[in-house]
Amino acid sequence: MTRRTAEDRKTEIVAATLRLADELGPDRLTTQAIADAVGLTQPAIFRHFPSKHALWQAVAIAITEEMNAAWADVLTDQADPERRLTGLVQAQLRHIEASPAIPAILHSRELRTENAELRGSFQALMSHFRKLLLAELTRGRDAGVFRADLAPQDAAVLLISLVQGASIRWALGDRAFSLRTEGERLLEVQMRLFRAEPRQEIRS
Amino acid sequence: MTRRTAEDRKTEIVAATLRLADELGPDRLTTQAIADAVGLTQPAIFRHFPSKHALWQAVAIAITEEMNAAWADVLTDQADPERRLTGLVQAQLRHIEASPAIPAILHSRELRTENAELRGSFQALMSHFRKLLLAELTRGRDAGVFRADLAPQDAAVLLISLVQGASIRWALGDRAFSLRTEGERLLEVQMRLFRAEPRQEIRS
DNA sequence: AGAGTTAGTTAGTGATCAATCACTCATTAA
DNA sequence: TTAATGAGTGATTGATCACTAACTAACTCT
Repeated sequence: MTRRTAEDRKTEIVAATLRLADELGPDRLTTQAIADAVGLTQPAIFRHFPSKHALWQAVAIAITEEMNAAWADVLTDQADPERRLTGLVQAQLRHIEASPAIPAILHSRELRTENAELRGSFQALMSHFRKLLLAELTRGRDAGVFRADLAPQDAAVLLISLVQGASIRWALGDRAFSLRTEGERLLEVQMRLFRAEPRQEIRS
Repeated sequence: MTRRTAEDRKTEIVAATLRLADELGPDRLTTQAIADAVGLTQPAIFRHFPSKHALWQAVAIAITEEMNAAWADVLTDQADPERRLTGLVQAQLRHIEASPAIPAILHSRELRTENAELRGSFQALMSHFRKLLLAELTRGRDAGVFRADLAPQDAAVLLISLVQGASIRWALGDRAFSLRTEGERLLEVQMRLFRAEPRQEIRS
């Protein structure tokens, strides 16, 4: 019998939950399936988490930590606002490709009505991401990199939508293409639209 | 006892399914809940649909017909490519506001792996919508309305993403704002980015 | 009025769900 | 060596799931 520390098991269970949420769907994921995946009996799950809701909350915390770390990496590596912006969006694309259950979790019944804490966690996460984008968009606009008539608030929402739209297409199309590649291509298209036109000399 | 024709009941059941799919989540929607909603016993549902999968398929057909009708209306009412484009997107926003379960259905386990027919229906629907957008974008570009360096294929995906991104924000934010209003505002922002700059006279 | 058709019922199926129970056995600290 | 701690199990709970079989009552057509 393999016996591990509770901490190890918890992270193992959370990882399995996130993976199985994609395969089985967040609302059809059972504690039995999780137990099978980590090689335990079904009641053993409740030794580590008092309820299924609590397990979902742990999943949310894990996702939050991972995303925050990825964003922090981008912001320390890059100084240029446009690079920081694209870096943040690319980080999201990479993250969703690695944990494809995330979009489905956002639409799950579990999050939508049954688990208010879970919804709050993801609301805060999305809100934080939007603020990060907003900061770079504002900096870029003030520096004359982006069009002056483009409100940073709106641009941030358009970029987030780009990620979500690409994710849905990716999922609906049986993930036949690389989300990262396709997303980055679209990102470049959108960024080109954001950029201020090179000022043309008008000699009168 | 009220006895209706099978056809009436079918449409009634489909409507209730679509409404309850939002309230309960597509993957947690039970035939019992549907039966309660239409005032029947649970087995009566199976008098009208041989299985739950078939019921979902009927839902997909209903959505397809409604959307096709809305798109046709826009295309007959409007002639200008830009108006047709915004009209199509606005129709989607209105439709999702009226049937808010649609985005969740796209992410449901039911569609994703258990009901291949259902997925096929929505794939075809999305593909059709993309083609409609593509046609107007191409016309608009050729007429010089949209930027020449904007690929119609990419622009179509950006517009679809806009709808999906706005829908997710709407749902996550407890639908506190009007999806239609907010979506149309963003649409205007995106359309402005699409438009060709008014050609500036460069006198040399 | 009678016969056939059909929308609906009651009663029940096996399967599966999250969660609880008393219990066992491995690890660790005294 | 021993006592305490805690990870894990087997058995079972009541609830709920999609679905079926047998029957009934309301329509429709002659």
